Amino acid sequence: MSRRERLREATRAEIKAVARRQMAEHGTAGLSLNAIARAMELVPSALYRYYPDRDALTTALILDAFGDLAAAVRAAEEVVDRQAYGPRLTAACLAYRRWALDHPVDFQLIFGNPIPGYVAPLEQTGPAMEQVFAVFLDVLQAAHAAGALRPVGDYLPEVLRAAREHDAFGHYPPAVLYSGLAGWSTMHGIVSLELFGFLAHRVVAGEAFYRGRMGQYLASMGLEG
Amino acid sequence: MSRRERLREATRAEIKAVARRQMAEHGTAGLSLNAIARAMELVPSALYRYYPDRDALTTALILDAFGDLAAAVRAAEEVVDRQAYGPRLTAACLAYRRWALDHPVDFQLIFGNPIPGYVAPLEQTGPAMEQVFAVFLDVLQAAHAAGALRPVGDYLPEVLRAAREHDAFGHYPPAVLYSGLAGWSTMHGIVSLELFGFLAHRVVAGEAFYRGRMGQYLASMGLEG
DNA sequence: TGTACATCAGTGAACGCGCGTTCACTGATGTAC
DNA sequence: TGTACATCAGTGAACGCGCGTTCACTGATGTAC
Repeated sequence: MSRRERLREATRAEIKAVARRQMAEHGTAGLSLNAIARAMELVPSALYRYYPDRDALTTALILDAFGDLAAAVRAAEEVVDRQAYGPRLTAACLAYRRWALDHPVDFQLIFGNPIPGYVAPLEQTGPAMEQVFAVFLDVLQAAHAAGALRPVGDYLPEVLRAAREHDAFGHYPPAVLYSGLAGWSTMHGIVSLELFGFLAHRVVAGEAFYRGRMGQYLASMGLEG
Repeated sequence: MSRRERLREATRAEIKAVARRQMAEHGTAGLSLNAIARAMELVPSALYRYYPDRDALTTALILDAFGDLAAAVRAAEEVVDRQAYGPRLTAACLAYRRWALDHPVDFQLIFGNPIPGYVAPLEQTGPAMEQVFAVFLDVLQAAHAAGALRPVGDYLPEVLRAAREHDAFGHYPPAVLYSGLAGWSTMHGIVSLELFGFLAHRVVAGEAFYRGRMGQYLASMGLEG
């Protein structure tokens, strides 16, 4: 990578960093090229050297956030004993919540519908999201293969689209996919309510509540945290 | 109510209706007084007769949405045999999802963080939200009083803020409040993911998945749907 | 090592747009006598 | 029932603002010979 290319990359990274800082202050919808340029002491048009338009920058931020979240969850799960499926899942779930609380704006950017005119390019954001979900599915798959996963009802294939070829997770058994969706939606519900302040008035110890719910989730699959 | 007052109310209602239509088309952040005026063939400043500013209109829409949701959930639950706690909860849960799918924009307005500069006046939106939650808590409370609710761990008081006097739900037993939060977050997680399209690629029958999850939730409390 | 040229980061001015909000006003509707 | 006055819905013009994006440009950095 040439010197020029390195500088270019550095500027691209700085633009994203400033954008994130700006969203943290003014909300995800407050992302503005003009404001970013101002903060970087640049003229607005200079940014067009780095991103063709505002939506491209938004997409870059989304991909970064998914990647960051996936890495955080993966890293937390990887240090746990491979055979301890329950603890591996627990570690992943806790990391998911931790990341959301530490990066509320990125979480909202990813899972909300924030930017006015922006429509996410699914062919890019889809795979980015799947790499997060894949961490959980991988652990569940390992547990399933080891016979450690309590079987769920056999109505599942009718509910799930897993068997279809064009689905990224088509090769996972229905029980794994179902358990994954159940877990993900449980996490997502709690974390969303927590982030948007709907839980704050009711729950003193958010983490204890979250741990308790995750424990129930694991127990429902016959696993222990 | 005088003729003038009636007309005034009708116009206020029309403004809100147009606003909702506009949000449905351009997203919650696309709410614009100018655009509303245009659609009503009015001059923008005319709207200031009815709402002091844009935020007031937003708040009115939020209060309406909460009220509408609460009414829908309450209505679904009320027609069920009073002693059938499980079916009452099931009816309420299904109505919650139904309403969300039928009113995606209102759901996002309420549970997302959509409008750029807008900060919700909690002293108004708080009680509005609580009237939704109260439906579920009332059913759980009835089940609890009848001894039909399987007791949960006694670590709960440490986790919940229920006992505090200034909490709207302080008079509910911790077990009821905990079960309510567990159920609400479970519903919210699934419905959110569904609405934002994250489930669409994996789940064929959203309702079947939802029913399955709600069934597990009820079973965890010792209830049957 | 030195020169000629190409690349490309950043400038500066300008554009059209839609926004929320203000203000003084007109004219229709309602009220008091 | 008729007149004088008050209320108030809606008008019309204007404001300042920040936005995304374009375009022709300058001048520094890098490349080829």
